[in-house]
Amino acid sequence: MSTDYNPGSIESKWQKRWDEINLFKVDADRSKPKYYLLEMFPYPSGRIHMGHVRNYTIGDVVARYKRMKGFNVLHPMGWDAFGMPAENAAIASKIHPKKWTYENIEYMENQLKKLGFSYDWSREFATCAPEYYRWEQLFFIEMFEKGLVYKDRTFLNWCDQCKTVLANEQVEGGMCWRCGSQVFLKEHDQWFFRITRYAEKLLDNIETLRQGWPERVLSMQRNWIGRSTGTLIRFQIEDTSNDIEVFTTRPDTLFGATFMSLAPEHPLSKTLSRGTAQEDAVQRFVTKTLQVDTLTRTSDLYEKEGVFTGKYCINPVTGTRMPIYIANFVLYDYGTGAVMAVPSHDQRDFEFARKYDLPIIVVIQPEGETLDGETLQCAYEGEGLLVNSDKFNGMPNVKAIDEVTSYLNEIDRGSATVNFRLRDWGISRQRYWGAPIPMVHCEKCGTVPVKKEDLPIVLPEDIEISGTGISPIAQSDSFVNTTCPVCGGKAKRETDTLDTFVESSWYFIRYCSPNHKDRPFDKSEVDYWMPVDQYIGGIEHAILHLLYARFFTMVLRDLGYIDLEEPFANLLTQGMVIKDGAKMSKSKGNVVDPEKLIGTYGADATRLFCLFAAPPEKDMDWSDKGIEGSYRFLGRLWRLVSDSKDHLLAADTSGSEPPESMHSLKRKLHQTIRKVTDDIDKRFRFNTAIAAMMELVNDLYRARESASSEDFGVIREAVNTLIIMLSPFVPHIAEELWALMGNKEMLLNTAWPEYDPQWCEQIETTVAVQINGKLRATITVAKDEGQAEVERMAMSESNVKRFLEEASIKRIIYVPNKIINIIAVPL
RNA sequence: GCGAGAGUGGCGGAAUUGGUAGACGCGCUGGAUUUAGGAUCCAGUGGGCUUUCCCGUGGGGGUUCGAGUCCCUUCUCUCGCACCA
Repeated sequence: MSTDYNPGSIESKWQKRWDEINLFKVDADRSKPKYYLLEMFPYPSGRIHMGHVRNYTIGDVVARYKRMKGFNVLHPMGWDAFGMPAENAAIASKIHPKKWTYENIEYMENQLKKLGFSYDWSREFATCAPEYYRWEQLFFIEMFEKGLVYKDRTFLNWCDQCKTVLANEQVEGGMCWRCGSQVFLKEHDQWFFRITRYAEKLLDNIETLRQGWPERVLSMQRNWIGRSTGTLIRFQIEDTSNDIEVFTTRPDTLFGATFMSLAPEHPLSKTLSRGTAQEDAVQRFVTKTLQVDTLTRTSDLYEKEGVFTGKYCINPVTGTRMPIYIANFVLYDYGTGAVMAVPSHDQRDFEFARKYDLPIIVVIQPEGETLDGETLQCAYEGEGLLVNSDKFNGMPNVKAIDEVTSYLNEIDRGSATVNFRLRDWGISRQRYWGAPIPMVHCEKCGTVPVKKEDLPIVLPEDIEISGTGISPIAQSDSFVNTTCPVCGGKAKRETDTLDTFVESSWYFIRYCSPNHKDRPFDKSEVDYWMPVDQYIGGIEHAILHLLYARFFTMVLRDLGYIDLEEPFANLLTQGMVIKDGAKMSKSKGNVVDPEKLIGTYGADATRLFCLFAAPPEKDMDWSDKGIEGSYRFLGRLWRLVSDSKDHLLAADTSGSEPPESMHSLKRKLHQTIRKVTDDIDKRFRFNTAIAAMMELVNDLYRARESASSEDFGVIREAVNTLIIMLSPFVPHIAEELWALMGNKEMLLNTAWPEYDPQWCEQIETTVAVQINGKLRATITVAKDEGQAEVERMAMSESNVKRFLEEASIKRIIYVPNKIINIIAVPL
């Protein structure tokens, strides 16, 4: 037998064996507790990167551990297969997106298999398959029927690089989440999911997730949903019967509202100035503003500007005429896209008023001061008593918020309301490689859904992808031209495709019954497996995917498909893999290729280092030296077993009392079992679990040095237990050594070891002896030794004596098994 | 500005309930083995001062017999949001 550790041959051997016996296949089994472990599935970009390796290794440890703990573990893998890179590849190298995608899937699947992950591959699917997206089209139609899908012409984020619109969540710091280029607002016909109908529920349920989700993610979602309570106020446009509606959280300042600001995208911006002297100026201003990209428009340095529309509206409580302005800082997206301007008590309005010489009326006086609109240096945004506010004068402004609102209610000019920052999810994309939206445009019947029995609407494959920005499907006559499902007349299909975040919003439920033919899910399977007990993925999806998936789960419940509201009971967001202080990227040239690592060090060493270098939620510094350390440890482990194989196999483990000389090793073993079990199960701290097992290996080397043949019983027991505990981390070498030790069962089918609490107890402990809180000696005493004896021993330490010679003892604090602190003052 | 998190050796990190700071690994040093190198095994490794001691967890203050851990204050960094009316 070769004594060298050779990961290459070991790893392929066991991967093949696991595959042959379908070790990872799982079926619902109601006699066993279930555990659904899921990692965020990858986009088939071509090759696995270190982020995947880290993510999936963390998941695999937990999946394997839970299985050994007796759980029926669902651990699936698949492909988030629609998306732009496939289309870009098609443009660049004339490969059909479908071919490109499936070739990547094949390659990456192979790479994942080389890492030894315990996936039930029989459940694998790609979301670009009609067998998958047909159900999504069905959901779309059913959502349409329930009013959860609608079409609207509105201003939306447009990425000029990707030639498509983006949902709000998909704009990061004014840039496209995918390509990082500038985003503009552009008017478009779009399909929307009415996620705002679930805003309240999405927010409320966050409370129920607090046990299992990181606070960071929850607060990001809370923030994104952005609930705020306020008042809707209607201002009549002078000499018309039309109103402008605004949302405000400060109705208490209404008497100080002296003008009105509209977003450039506001529908009234176009119409209000018609026929006035301001018409041209308004047109120019709006056109100019709309050409500015989102990043610039939201930057601090962007100058606040506006233009008068030539029209006025009426303050409902004062009756004064308020000039209506278009202002570039008013967000079209928030509230009603119109703001009542109170320059005395809002800094932006103040600056705007000074710039355009608009009246400033103070309506809140802080205690002990008298502010004057004429001389005001900046807006006063704090609390105080109302002035210039008619019957509300003298009222604390906090109280006036409610009082003014109910007054508005009385005069039918406004009401209390709840406003959300969250907008409806724009889901149409002007791209090819996505699921077709199952709608048909008929001149007679309008826009109508296709018949459910006609699903799936299959994405046409005979197309040419030019990259001109016009959807390739629109060029496929055979696809576009159809008959109306209502009247049977000539009609045209919708040519936008669905946002690819729709696919990832329900794939985790499909995994429960991935091959079900008649319906999207087999409900009994879903009832058994869902929710996902542990979800693992990157923090970058804190809002995007995780919010969409929560929304979709609620919708599917309301459509009657499933019974639960929240899909992911526990969430772990793993940190990034960093090298040389920066995220790995081609441009920085600091990319580590997992495949090369596997070739050099093996999958086990690669997995081990990913787990050992940092706790999972933290960013992890990649170190070329570090993985060598992990590889070295595996070599050390290998030699521990192979060098002593004969002694180990000859040893008797038949449960008799271990020899005195092995007691400390046996204690170490049980302490290690306890530590590793807690670290995996309660803390998700794999780095410390590994450190504990390294300590055990170090102890085993020492124990082996002087071991007699009787001693090898305990060593054998320890080695066997160690191999079991290591197997979720480094499954291949563990399996090989397990077999070497004469074991027949697969490790995954072997029970996780239990620790014996009695063997975890130290019989002797080291007690620190402090004098006035400073360490002066350590003494070894029997566990739970009484205070009197510990004091006696402490006092007899020469260093302790020395310090107490010139002092008198005031007090002694004794914490059993830990510390004795002698408080003494000088004589 | 708001929200969240983090600051510990040369480096990655540990310290789970307020009780010996620095586990484990990397790196470094020494020894054994070796013709040599590599690999391996063993030992040492926070700083200072010729050493029974002093200092040390970003800084300052506090609570306590005792603080990396709790409280106040301050600085720095990372991430997220950011004209939200």
